[in-house]
Order: sequence, then structure tokens, then C-alpha cells
Amino acid sequence: MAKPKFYITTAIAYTSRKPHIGNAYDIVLADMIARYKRMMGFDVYLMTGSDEHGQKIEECAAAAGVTPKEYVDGVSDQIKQVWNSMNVTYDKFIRTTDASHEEVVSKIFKKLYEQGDIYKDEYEGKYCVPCESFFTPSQLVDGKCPDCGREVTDAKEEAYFLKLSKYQDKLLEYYNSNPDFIKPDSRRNEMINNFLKPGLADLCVSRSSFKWGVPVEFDPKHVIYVWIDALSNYITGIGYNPDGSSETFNKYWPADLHVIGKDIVRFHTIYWPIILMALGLPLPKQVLGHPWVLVGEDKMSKSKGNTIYADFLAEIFGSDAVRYYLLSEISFTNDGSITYESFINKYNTDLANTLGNLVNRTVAMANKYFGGSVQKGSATGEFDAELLNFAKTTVEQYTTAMDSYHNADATEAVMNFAKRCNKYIDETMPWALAKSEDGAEYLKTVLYNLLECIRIIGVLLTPIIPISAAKIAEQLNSAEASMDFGAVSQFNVGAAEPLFARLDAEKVLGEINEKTAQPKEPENIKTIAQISIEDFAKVELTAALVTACEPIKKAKKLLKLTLNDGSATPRTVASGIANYYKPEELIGKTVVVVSNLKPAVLCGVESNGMILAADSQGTVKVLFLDGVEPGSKIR
RNA sequence: CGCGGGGUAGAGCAGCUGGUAGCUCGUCGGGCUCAUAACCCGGAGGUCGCAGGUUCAAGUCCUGUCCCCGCAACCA
Repeated sequence: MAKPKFYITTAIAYTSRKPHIGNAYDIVLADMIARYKRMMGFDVYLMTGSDEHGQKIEECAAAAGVTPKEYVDGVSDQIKQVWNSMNVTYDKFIRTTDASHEEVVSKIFKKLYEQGDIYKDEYEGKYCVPCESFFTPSQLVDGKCPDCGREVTDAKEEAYFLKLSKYQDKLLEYYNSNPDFIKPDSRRNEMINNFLKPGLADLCVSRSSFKWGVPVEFDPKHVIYVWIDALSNYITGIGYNPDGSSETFNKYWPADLHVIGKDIVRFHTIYWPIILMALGLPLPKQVLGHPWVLVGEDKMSKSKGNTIYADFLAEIFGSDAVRYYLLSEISFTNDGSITYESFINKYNTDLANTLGNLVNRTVAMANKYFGGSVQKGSATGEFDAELLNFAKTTVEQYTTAMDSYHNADATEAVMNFAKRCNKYIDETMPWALAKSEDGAEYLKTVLYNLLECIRIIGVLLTPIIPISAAKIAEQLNSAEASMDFGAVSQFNVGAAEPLFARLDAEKVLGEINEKTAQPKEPENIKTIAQISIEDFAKVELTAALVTACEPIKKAKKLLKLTLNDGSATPRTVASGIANYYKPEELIGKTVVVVSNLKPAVLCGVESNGMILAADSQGTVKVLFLDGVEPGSKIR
């Protein structure tokens, strides 16, 4: 019988910058699953890749002074390099700039258009004439163009839309008949309650505000937007073609699992299935929205300067250690966190002490007492049964956890087993047996039991830490892949080599500090275009006394301020400083207000102007004036 | 406002269908010496956010409430 197939994908990484360890978690997790499935006899196809189109790329490229293509070539290589540093085994790395991908995306778009699932309509938005750009109201900065800061006008632009509404009921049906479609369950509820129940609005699937993308073939001033372009990689990468797909496609589609971050669950469980339904293709069987890797308590971000890169860690600790950390620390539903300290700590306790030391002491004893050659002895002891039972239970727990992608639980089960083995050594005291007259026979049994258990541990760890698992097999001199105790009856072990050397935390942290302490990057003060004095004169700044201040109920970040700006009528201003100031701290103070700012409605409150404040070291400081008459002009 | 997830020993977390509260690290004490100052055992430390309720019995179910984190809508 042919092997059952298993097609698994990761999210494709966006090529705006080098991926951090959170992005790398995606591929590590997928690789672990892929390796596990292969071990369990599946014919696995793992696809990953990079998402390389879009306005942001265009901007990044311009900033770097290269063409978009040159830019994405560079970042795409970086992505591969990071992926490779994690020792992952993908079958294909697709790039959305691959000619084969672009061609099929273009065809998909055309097909959907021709069958009426995509239609042309007008997209209403705000338009900035000098920038020739459209923005949604939420993209605007201060009600103005986010790029140049100039006024925007209401305008319409033609664009293409995908009929999501048409497939909504069908999608809900799919959810209902496939309760495991979205994992974890909480994400599924979120999709149903937040998006499906309220009803889906048709999705705008083209842009004309930038050029870097796949052009709409029959209307080339439009470019196909990320939804159809990026999501389609899962089928184009294995050879889908509306005019006739490849054998690979026919064999592997539908995907058995899309591994993605929790932030993009919506795209994969609503837009993507609908695109597929429109194409008449079967839907993926499951989407796994994994949690995030936080640095300490924070989301990783370049602006916070707390980015940690997988390849950097791998350089210092080795790829297995990084894989181990990610796969044991990030649970199924909750975000995990990483710091260098916790990394070193986990490395020492789990990998060096529990696992490495177990292997080392056992192999050393096998060599010392039996010259490396060990088979089961005829004597047995009181502690054996429990150990063997533990082995069996561990395998069960492990496979259950792995089958449902609970990697942290699986890892923990294996580590507990290693601990149990360490305990067994203390219970049986092999060194004492070696000294006693009649202990030799049982000593043999003890070491045999340990070696078999370690062999199983190695097998179980193969998908998680493949290199170390191979080293274990090498030291035991056994390639047996069975998870059953007793599959090997005779060992001829090699020399004992430490698997993981213990780390001196202080020393390593010091080294890391040295390496990460970069020559201070030129301050990220955004250099925006210079303005003339006339431009500045357009801004009216006025001193104003805060006469009242209260939180805005619906808002989290906003305070509503009532100001005396010297005029007869009180001025109301909303300000996003609720996290930094209490209302009573502001009342009675004099602040600087941009008084000729166009009014805007925020959370139901009309705001007339904005208060000046400084972003400083992650907090916000409002500019206060002392002893200035309300209404005074500021220049 | 809404949606999702949390609030359990010093820190980080498990606790599924209700029945003596567990794990890892840290800490204190003991043991062992095969091993990578590793390994094993034991102690201390929690009124399981708060308040009610159901029950013979509740972190575990119900109601209310407070706080935290994400998503979404607003950081003018």
C-alpha cells in the first residue's frame, strides 16, 4: 500500500526584513511535524517560502536605493539562511516572485473574474493628490496623508472585489462539519463570532496605488493584492494550474495542515477557503494558529530593539538547542517567552543535566563495566517493571501529544522519561552492583534497560532535536527506530561524548552582550522632508488651560480634555495619553494645542486639535507650560 | 462597547468529564559518586483575583465583579 500523504505548509515570510525568531518558530514547528509524520510513515511534503510583493517592499527598496526585485532577492536569501540555521527539511521554498507563481496567480484572478466571483467596483477612500495614493480612513494620520501629511480628498477609485458574501454560508457549513478545521478552538470561536456572524463584506483584491505585484492581466493598471497573491502559494507551489494541474498537485492537495501564526488565522480560515471554493478546489483539512514568541513580556519588534534572531542563537547554542527551546516553551495556546537567561537556564537543566548527563553516564558505565557490549542479563530487579512501564506510557503520551501538535507536552513527556531513567540509576546503583560478588548479571540488565530507554528517547526526540537524536543513536551504535522497548537486544556502544556541554550563564551572557552591542545605530529619527517657514506658519500653536478632563468610555487610550484656549468657547480635544496620565494630573495645567487642526471624531468624541507631547523612552510626556496666559500664540 | 485568553507557592506554568492542590526553576536540608559540581530523596512556601450560589463535596459548574493580555475600533 502506498504511504498516506501529508502536505504541510508554513506561512510565507514577508520580505520586508530579516525574520526574527518568532517568524522562525513557524517553520521549526512545521518541520517538527513534518519529521514526525515522516517517522510515522507518511509521504510528507513541506512547503515554505517568502511573500515578496506589496507597497511596503516598494518603499523598503526605495529606501535602500535598489529595485524591489533586488531587495527581495536579498531578504529572501536571508530567510533561507535563517531557516537553514534551524536545520529544517522543506521540500520547496516558493517565492511569490517566481515566474511560475505569478503566472498562475494571474490566471486564478482571471478565472475568478470570468466566472463572476470577482467584480469591478468603486472603492471609496481618501485620496492624496500629490502622492497619487488612496487611503482608508483608518490609515490617515491626523486626518491627513500618512506619507506627506497633506490634505486628502474624498475620491473613488475603481478596484476589484471578491464576493465573500456569496460563500459565507457554505464556509460556515464547512466549519460545522469539520470541527477540527481551526486549532486551537478559541480561534475558531473568534472567527465565527467576530467575522462570520456579523456577515462578510466583499474583499478588495486589487490595488492601483502601487506597482510591485502581479498585474491584473486584462486591466494592467491594477495589481493583484496580497490575498490572492500570497495565499495562492499553497497551491501554485505544488503545481496548481486552472488549465491543468501537475501530478504533484493532484497527489498532495488538499493541504493536511497550514501552520501559521495566530495573527493571520482570519486570512487562512475565511479568505483562503473562499478563494478555494470559488476555484472549485477542496479546502485544507486543518489550520493551526500557533501562539507567539514574546521577548520577556513584549511583542518582538524592531522599534523596541528587542529582536532576537534564530540564526544568531543557533550560532551560539546550536540549532538543536534553539529548536528545543521553541518547541518546549511555546505551548499550544499560550504565548511563550524567550530571554537569553531563560534560554541558558533551560539548556542547562533539560539538555545538559537531564538528558545529556543521562546518556553520558550510561554509556560511560556500559564501557567501563562491559567494554561497551551489553545485552540483557538473566537477573531482574524490583525497579525494572516500573521503568519499562514508564517507557510504554511515555510513548503513548508522546504520540498522543504529537498527533495533536501539542509539542510542548510531547517534549515534556520525553524529558520526564529521562528523569525517570536517572532515578532508576540511583535506585539500582550500578556502581554498587559492579563491586558486589553476584551483581554482574543484574548490572547487565540494568544497563541494558537504560540503553534501550535511551534509544527510545533518541527516537522520540528525532523530530525535535534531530542532530542530537542522531548523536545518541551513534553513541548507542544503533539505528533502530522502533519505539518499543526490547526492539534491540544487544548493544555495542561507542565512546561517551557529551551531547550538550553545560554553559556558564554569566560568561555566555557576557559574550552575547558583546555581540549584540552594536555601534549605536544612527538614531531612528525619521528624516521627513524639510519644510519652509511658510509651511510651518500654517500650524497654529496655542497655549491652553485644561479645565476638565475625563476618560472616554469606549476608548482605552483616549482622554477627553476640555480646554480654555483664550476664546469664549471651550475647546474639546481627545488625546491618546490615557495610559500615561490620569485626568486629575492634567486639570489646571497649561498645554500646547495645535489649534487649527481639522476636527476629527474619535470614538464618538469630536476632537478639535491635538496636544503636543513627546514620545520618550516608551512613555509619553505632555508639554506643559508654566505661567503662560491661555490663548497665547506659540511660534 | 464587542470578541478571544488569562488571573493557582518567590518566578514561570499544569490542573480533561467536580472528591486529599501539582510541575519546572529558585530556596533549605539530606543522600550518592557511574556521570557534564551533574544525579536522587525530603522540607518550607498557595485561604487557586474578589463576592455570592449549586452540591455531601468546587481552581474545577453557575451568577456577579475587579484587574491583565491579545484582536478589532479610536493612540489628532
